[in-house]
This record gives sequence, structure tokens and C-alpha cells, in this order.
Amino acid sequence: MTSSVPQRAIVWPGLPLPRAFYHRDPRIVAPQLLNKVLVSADGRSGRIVEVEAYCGAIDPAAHSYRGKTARNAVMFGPPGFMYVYFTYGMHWCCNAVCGDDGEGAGVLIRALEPLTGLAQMRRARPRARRDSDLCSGPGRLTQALGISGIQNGIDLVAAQAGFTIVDDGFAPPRKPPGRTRIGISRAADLLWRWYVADNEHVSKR
DNA sequence: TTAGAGATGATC
DNA sequence: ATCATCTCTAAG
Repeated sequence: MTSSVPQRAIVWPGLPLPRAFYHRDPRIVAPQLLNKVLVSADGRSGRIVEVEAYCGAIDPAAHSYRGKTARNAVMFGPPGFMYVYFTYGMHWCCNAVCGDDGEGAGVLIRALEPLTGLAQMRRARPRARRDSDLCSGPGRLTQALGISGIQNGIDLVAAQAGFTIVDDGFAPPRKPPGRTRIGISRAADLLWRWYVADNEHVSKR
């Protein structure tokens, strides 16, 4: 049975996820990232409620599929770093690099449930009419948290560059729904998107 | 509430 | 030409 959980829960200081957490197949890491908390040094944070795995050389939809380029270079580095890319001429999207150094794997963070720093998020996203518009999409959450190309390549584990992902004791869902990834044309049948069921802050609706 | 299309520019 | 998207507008 699926039950809604108290989403606007306490944010413990939390421990940054260790590098070993990311040093696994992105299809394992992605669902494990659900209910973890993306934190910025300026006090904005949100619980991760939707993710997608991108699997490098075996995944035609991954930026890294055709090998290393200037844009995707960070994906080919060690796990635990943040890969931020610009798309559709307008939007920044944020990934956690996963797998082995050189593999080109990652997890796209697609939606957050805002936890702290809501006022600053609303200021950063004046178009958002409701709080569920603040971080319910990969381009929305980067705008809400102030993530752009400047953060490409920062270390999420060391957390010295202003962003990290922490475990505040809120467990991931046991069996999160797996669905097709959004906005891709190749490998569009793979169920490599996971989300927290019944959460208002998941994208689409 | 939903469907459709425009915006806008880097990438390879 | 395509793109790991978002927002507005028009219609129901």
C-alpha cells in the first residue's frame, strides 16, 4: 500500500553522502537518492523526489554516450561531483556523477520538495504561483537553488563549493515507481526514472 | 484543467 | 537539426 509521508519534515544537519555512495551503477544510486536532501550553503534545501539514471556508453540517451567532450567532461571524472549542463537555450540541469571514474554515468535530479529557504526560492522564481511550482522540474530546481554553469564540476562530497547532498535519516521508498525518462527520443522505453509516489513536487502531474 | 506552440542558444 | 525544458495562451 502506498501512503503519503510527512514530507515537510525536519532537516537534520545530516551527513554528506560519502563518495562510495555515488561509486555504483546509476540505476542503483538513483532510487537511493530519493528522500535525500540537496543543500546549498546559503540555507536553501529540498528533498529529492524525482531522479533519472544515465548510463554512459550503454545508454544512447546519455550525454556521455558518444564519448568525452568539453561539455560532458565532468561526467567522465570521479563520482560524487556535480555535472551541470545548459539546455534548450535557457535551462540548467543538475546531475550527480556516478559509477567508476571514466564511466560517464550520472543521475539527473528532476524534482525537489522545498524544505528551507523558501522565501529565497520564491524570489529566484517569480513565475512560480504555488510552492509546488518551485522545484518540480530539472530546470526549475536549479533556478530555485541558484545552480548554473558556475557549479559545474564542484565536489558534492567535500561540500566546499556550497552544495552537498545529505542523509537526514529519512529513508528512501522501498519500491519507488520506475517509469520512462522524460524529454528523450532514444532509449525512450527504459524505466530509468524513479519518483516518490503521491508527492506533489514531482514534475509533470 | 489541458493542449499546443514559442522561446532561445549551445552542441557536434 | 536536435535538445535530459518551461511558460504562456487559448479553448473547453
